Amino acid sequence: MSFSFAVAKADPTGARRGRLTTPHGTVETPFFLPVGTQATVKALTQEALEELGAEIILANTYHLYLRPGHELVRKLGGLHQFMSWPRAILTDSGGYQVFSLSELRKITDEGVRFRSHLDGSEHLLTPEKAAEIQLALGSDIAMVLDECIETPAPRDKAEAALKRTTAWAARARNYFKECAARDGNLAECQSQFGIVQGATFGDLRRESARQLLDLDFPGYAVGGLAVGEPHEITCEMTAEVTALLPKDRPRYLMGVGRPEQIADYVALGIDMMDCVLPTRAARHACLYTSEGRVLIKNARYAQDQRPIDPNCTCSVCRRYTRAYLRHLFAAGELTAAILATHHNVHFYLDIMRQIREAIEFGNLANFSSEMHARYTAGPARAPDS
RNA sequence: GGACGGGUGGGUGAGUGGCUAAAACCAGCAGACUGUAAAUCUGCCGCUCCUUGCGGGCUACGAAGGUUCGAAUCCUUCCCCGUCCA
Repeated sequence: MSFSFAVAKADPTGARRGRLTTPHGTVETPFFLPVGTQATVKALTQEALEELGAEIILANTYHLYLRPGHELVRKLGGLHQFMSWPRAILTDSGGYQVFSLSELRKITDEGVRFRSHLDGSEHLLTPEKAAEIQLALGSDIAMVLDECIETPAPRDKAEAALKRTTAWAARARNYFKECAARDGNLAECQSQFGIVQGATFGDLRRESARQLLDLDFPGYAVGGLAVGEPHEITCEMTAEVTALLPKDRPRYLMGVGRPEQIADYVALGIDMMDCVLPTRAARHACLYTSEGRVLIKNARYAQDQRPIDPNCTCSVCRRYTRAYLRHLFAAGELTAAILATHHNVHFYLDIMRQIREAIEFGNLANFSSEMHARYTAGPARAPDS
């Protein structure tokens, strides 16, 4: 994997415009990863993802380990072949499940003991195991196992999670390097990223970043944010970290964000982001448009003959009306999720295209304030006409 | 003509003397969703008034009477619906 700047520092913010080259194609940065936890972006086929221009997607170590099992995927030729996705894949480590499945797991220094949400069976996920699974999956980018905690969190808890995350990162790095030493091609096939933790404490964030820098990862992520804290805090913590990260390596802010927040993160020097919001909100009838959010189930759209977003060029907006989408949701039809997801993912990927362009023209700040204006705080809502 | 069973809020359907403006589910209305245990979850859902409160008033469990301090619940008559017998 290699990372380079296509256009260096044309934008007065800290935004970077670059290019990430992976074994499965080049990804223009900054970019957004649609989330495909279980080797599928819910409601989208790989054909649709290609049509939408997705250059990379995210899949999940924990979920694919439980089902269908990483050994099976390895046997079937790796995740790319298994799911017939020729472009890049990043796999999350299962660190987020440490957070989201908190009732089903126990953390020790050794690793995380999960009780499977599928059949109740017990599994131990260690930093080494998470790395091993991701090697079996054959993703282009693998994340280290980290301990993601809620925010706000008490300082002692944040310190403990940070300490453990660093220790785990070191073990994952060692494991990866040992494997790479045995298999000369491995380092060409997969890149392992470290994850900065530290909750909402600036000094802990900096400490975490410094510790990870010593481990020399080809890319760095900022984790444990956008899990409850205000957007300003997310930005503050991100800024603390990006200030310390090497400029020649990609920075990944995990799990963000809302449409109007994305440009802010990019302005702070973030190159990559992922979020379930466009896909999940779509399934829940929340559509993102250039004019704000459209809650398409609302009665006001029953006779609305306009497309979801008059300014959108996606195949759904070119063909279907709001009235039809609303009907599909009301009727509980699967097609509702398919069309809505297609549109929302298009919207996010289009935001990224606009952001990349804005960086090149040096006006990302304008783009950002426009987005915030359209998506004002509170229950945002698109105008009626 | 007779014997049973049944008629409950927009729908299905609990409830068989007070804790019932009436369970639950559906429909309807609105909202949430940030490295996905999510095609999920939450709130509202008879009308009305205000000092918006575990507040007041009114109306409501086929209809009309009655028993009772109190009835969707018990009694009487009537009207419908279903099954069976003639």
